[in-house]
Amino acid sequence: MNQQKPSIKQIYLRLRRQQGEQGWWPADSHFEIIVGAVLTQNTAWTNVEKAIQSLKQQNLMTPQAMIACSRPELAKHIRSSGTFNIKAKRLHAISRWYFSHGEFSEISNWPTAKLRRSLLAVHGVGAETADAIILYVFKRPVFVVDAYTKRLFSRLGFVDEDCSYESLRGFFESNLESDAALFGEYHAHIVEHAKHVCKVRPYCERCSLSEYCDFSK
DNA sequence: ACCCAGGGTCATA
DNA sequence: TATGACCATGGG
Repeated sequence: MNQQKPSIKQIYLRLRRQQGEQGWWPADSHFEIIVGAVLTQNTAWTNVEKAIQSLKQQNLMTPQAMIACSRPELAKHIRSSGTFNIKAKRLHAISRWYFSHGEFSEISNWPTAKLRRSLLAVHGVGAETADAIILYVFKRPVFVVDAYTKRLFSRLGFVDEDCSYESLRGFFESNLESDAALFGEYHAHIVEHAKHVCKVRPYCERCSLSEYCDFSK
């Protein structure tokens, strides 16, 4: 370590100063965020954007329209996002879930625990996708953790490199004020930061957090 | 040509 | 419960 260990909040402030406001999640509707969360699974966002544009152009960006669209037809329009047969099935599942529970106005009344349980029961929705929807659609203070978050913060010496998703999520939620807007921007900054770092390691000499890193690892 | 991206499911041991 | 195969496009 080249200097005293910073707080979790200080790292956030540094990223925000360097990268500016992120404004996540970019979308025109709640449902579009849900669709994007599924389409971006293991997929670069640039490829997801094309699929979202295609869906809008075909007037498929509503749960009703998506349910009515056949799986092969749906797959055709999300081709650019990769794994399209799998994702077409997942979009049908999440569309049925969203529509059958009364969409945003009804679901937004649910307590967070019920919302999370319900989402995790939907085919194609795992912990990260569920939390992204809970945070960016329903504005609950749940911290979204991804693979890069784990690599970065274990390199920074805050957590063990093989800690669980839940423990890492708990780490952020207990070391920051419980604020959905803050959590949303923080996760966005971590993802954005990953793009400017060399691919084989979560930091390098040009990394804006390099002075905090433990290069002995 | 290879590796990865804003993961999750399913089969196997 | 813990790995591994699989999905599949587009950019580096």
